[in-house]
Amino acid sequence: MTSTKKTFENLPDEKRERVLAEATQEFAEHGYHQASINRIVDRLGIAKGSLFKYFGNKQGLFEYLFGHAVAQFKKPLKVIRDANSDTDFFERMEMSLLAGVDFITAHPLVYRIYLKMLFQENFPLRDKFLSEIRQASAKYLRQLVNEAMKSGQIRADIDLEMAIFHLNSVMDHFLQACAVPSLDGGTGLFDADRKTIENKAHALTDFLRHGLGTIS
Amino acid sequence: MTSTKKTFENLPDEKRERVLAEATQEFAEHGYHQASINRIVDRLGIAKGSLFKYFGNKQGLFEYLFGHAVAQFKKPLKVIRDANSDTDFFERMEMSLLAGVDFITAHPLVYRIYLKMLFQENFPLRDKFLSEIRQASAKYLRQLVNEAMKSGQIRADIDLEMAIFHLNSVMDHFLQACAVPSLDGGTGLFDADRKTIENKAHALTDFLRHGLGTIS
DNA sequence: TACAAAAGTGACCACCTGGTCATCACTACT
DNA sequence: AGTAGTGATGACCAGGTGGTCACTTTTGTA
Repeated sequence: MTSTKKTFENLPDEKRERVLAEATQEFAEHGYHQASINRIVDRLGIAKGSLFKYFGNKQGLFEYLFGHAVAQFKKPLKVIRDANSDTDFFERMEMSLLAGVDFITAHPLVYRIYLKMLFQENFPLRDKFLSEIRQASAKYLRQLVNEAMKSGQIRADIDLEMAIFHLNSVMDHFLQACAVPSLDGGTGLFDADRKTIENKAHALTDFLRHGLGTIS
Repeated sequence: MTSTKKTFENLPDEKRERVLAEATQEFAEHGYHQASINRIVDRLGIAKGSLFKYFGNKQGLFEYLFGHAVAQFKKPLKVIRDANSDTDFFERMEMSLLAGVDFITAHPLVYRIYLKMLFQENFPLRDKFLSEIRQASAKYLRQLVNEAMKSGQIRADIDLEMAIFHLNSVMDHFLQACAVPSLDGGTGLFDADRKTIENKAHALTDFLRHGLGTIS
């Protein structure tokens, strides 16, 4: 048998989780190419051959690992979108922002990998994963903005795509500032407690509201 | 002599430029660690030893190369800031945005290196260069915002740091969308002609104005 | 032309990488 | 006890890396 994932699936839960955790750590620290299979197996205390039997090759390991994480990311989006469909648009934006913060707080390593992937064109599977992620979040935002325009909570004269882009920019940077110290730019967002983050998120959506809101 | 930059400085202009151009290309394509000295010298048609005599080591080459680029980036900021100090704040923001677009159009490879550096913590000299860049742009934005608050073009009740952060977010993402296809998100900014970009930039500052402007 | 200084060279080095595979250890079921 | 199947192992491989240095070639000058 050359390289089925069957073997890995049969492993005891505890070991499976340890393998994934250690590999995630390595990719988060070093990105894809600089990540070292040797270091991973050394830290795990298993033989190199085992890892290759589990996943076939380095890319297989990464695909398995990050694919699971993306699936986990997509779940909470739907929940927020489907629930609270009657609440204020800008409040929903604020909720989405905080949901994002919750995700990167729960999965900081996965988020670090995602950030590294953003601008590294030769990151394997980059196009597949990035388009999957951005398609999900764009679809999510588009529906919210559409509803808000129909219900008159947002100016009707604006360019829809630019509005989505604008919202995306602000949300992305907010999350990045929470996770990367050098990008927090004096806002005190990095590693802040929940209360502080909630305040800043509110300030930000206030900027958004009076820029996009009907009553201006 | 082990490793003075003297040798490189003495080279004829044409050769010096070719070396820097080829090295910039390599770093832009592959990032720092994946960039290969062997490929650079192969493309240049010179011996590996020469490059090490010029710059000492890989890091020396990168430092020389990117340091020059950063210096070039900082110049136009001052010009815009000092001139037009009487024109409307949001128009100046629009001008700054377009100046950014001009820079990444003139130096697309340098911008690609910068983007790769953003989230790659183990990029050599990352902290030095990033803090230098962000300090310059924050100082620039802070002065503009300060003046605009004093002259009453911006609401006085807003959090200064969050406002700067907000402006930074929007401008950063705008530039990224111009340069990276996967980040343009349906706006059609990537590789667009000047006219299109000017229109989108205007739409964006319009969002900013009615969010931050006095007359809201 | 002679000679010294500067610039250019590329074989060579130690090191690390992803990946392979023959072999071993353990279990389960006849 | 015999045997088939599963998982674990780590020495080994080819290839690429940044970096070195003894050597040759070119250049400027007296």
